[in-house]
Amino acid sequence: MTEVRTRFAPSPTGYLHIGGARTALFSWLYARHHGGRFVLRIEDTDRERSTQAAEQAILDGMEWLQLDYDGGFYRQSERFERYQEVIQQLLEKNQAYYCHCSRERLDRLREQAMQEKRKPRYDGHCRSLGLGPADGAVIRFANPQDGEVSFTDLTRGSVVTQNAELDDLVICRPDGSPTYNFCVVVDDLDMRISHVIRGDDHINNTPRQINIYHALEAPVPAFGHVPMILGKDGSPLSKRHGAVSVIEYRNMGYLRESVLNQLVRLGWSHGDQEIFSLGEMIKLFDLSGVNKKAAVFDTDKLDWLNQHYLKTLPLETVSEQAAWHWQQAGIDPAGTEPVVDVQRERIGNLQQLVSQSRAFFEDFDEYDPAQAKKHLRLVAIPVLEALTEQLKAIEDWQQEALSAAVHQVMQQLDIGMGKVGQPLRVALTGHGASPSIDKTLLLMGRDRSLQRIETAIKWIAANRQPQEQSH
RNA sequence: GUCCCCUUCGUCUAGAGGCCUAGGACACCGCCCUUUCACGGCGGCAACAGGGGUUCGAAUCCCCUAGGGGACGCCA
Repeated sequence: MTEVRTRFAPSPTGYLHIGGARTALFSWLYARHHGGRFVLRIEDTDRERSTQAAEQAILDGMEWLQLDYDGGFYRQSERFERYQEVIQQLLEKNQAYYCHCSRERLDRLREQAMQEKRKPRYDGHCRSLGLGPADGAVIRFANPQDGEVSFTDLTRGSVVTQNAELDDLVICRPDGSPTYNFCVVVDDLDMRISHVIRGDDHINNTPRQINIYHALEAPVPAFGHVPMILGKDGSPLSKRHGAVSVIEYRNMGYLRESVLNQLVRLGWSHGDQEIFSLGEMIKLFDLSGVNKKAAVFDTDKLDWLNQHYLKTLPLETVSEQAAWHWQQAGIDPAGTEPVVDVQRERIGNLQQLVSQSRAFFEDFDEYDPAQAKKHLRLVAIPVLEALTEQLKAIEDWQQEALSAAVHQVMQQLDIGMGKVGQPLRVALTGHGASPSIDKTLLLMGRDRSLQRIETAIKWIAANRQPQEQSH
């Protein structure tokens, strides 16, 4: 039994998008499940469209998801010599040939085929002409002209293609650069890939590639084509669906565990189980459980997963991922852990964590208008004054004492929690949502709490007219 | 246009001939809980694309139709 080796082979023409990430995840899981290796290969033979920035973005995405690859990564652009070598071999064996056909002729051919309701194919004009190199000449692979190619796809089962459906594809451009379908074969061969796991948009390329393997007299790897991921409206995922880059999900405040869990459940399942730790995924993942149908990426479920993981992951795991968000907001992550611990129960993502917790770390300029209108009224002044008195008396700033102080004020003024807690909350945080009031006081600290209450009293006095009090 | 593929609640899916009056999850709608916002608990709504077969019996097997997707590049 040979070692399991899978790979992820993105082209650096954009970011690591959701669909690519899911394919990478499946490929990675398959390797890890079998104790094999996972190879990353950057497919940048098209130098016009490949960029350094895109390559970095893909690497960043992989890193964020923690999909680690074994032994660095390959770039096709660094392997051109090797491709040339193999092309020469094919040329010598007459399994490839120079083609001098002009673009114009090719266009005409295609047009004509469409008109005659045939599938456009190259007609093999130069195949037996024995032409040599020339300006503008390409090299084509001499595909078998009859018979059929078949393979057993790990997710779809048997796939059979008539060679008559295929044509002689270009494997080398006039400038000497090799093309995709050819490079993939050479690479997968050289890198000893045992299982090619990729998006099913490649399923039609597979028979062509198998023919190249045959021409090279090389063993054919196993193939597993995984379905695509669609946007909300059922069309292929694109920019207009909002976030398509995996890193954008980090930016929006999702935990990597949530994104990974969401991705693994798209096209794969294990009975009714919804929550999978990375360890469980590795243990349970299997290509035979992969669906054939494209799946819609549903953000609602991702939100739910994120909430779940915020609450259940070890505090330091959440904190560690929150650090980036604190930094973005200009807040030093050091010392935020107690706040994270309390807030993670009630927020949906790390963006909310920061936006709802800023008041614990820095002053705010204004109150949320709706909350202020409702709770920072003249009637609140005596409440806030009573609270000041009670809170000042507290020596040990602990939750129990703080809770007692709030209740004391309620009794003293004979009013309910709503009339005490909410004005206090708005005074402390500037808005209406925060942990229970005693915890909010605790996290806020004595000095900051007393100072905020004082500020609120002054604000009410300055901004509220006496008549508003009558109702 | 040609070839290939896909089709279970709004969404992700379970289902591999009887266990299915089709199960779970998210979303949605009620009620309960509640010191704000959330969480949580309980309950509800909701699907086998359509039509033919095969079979004692079909969501599951076969055929046709419809819809969707992919490929058909000197892109990957």
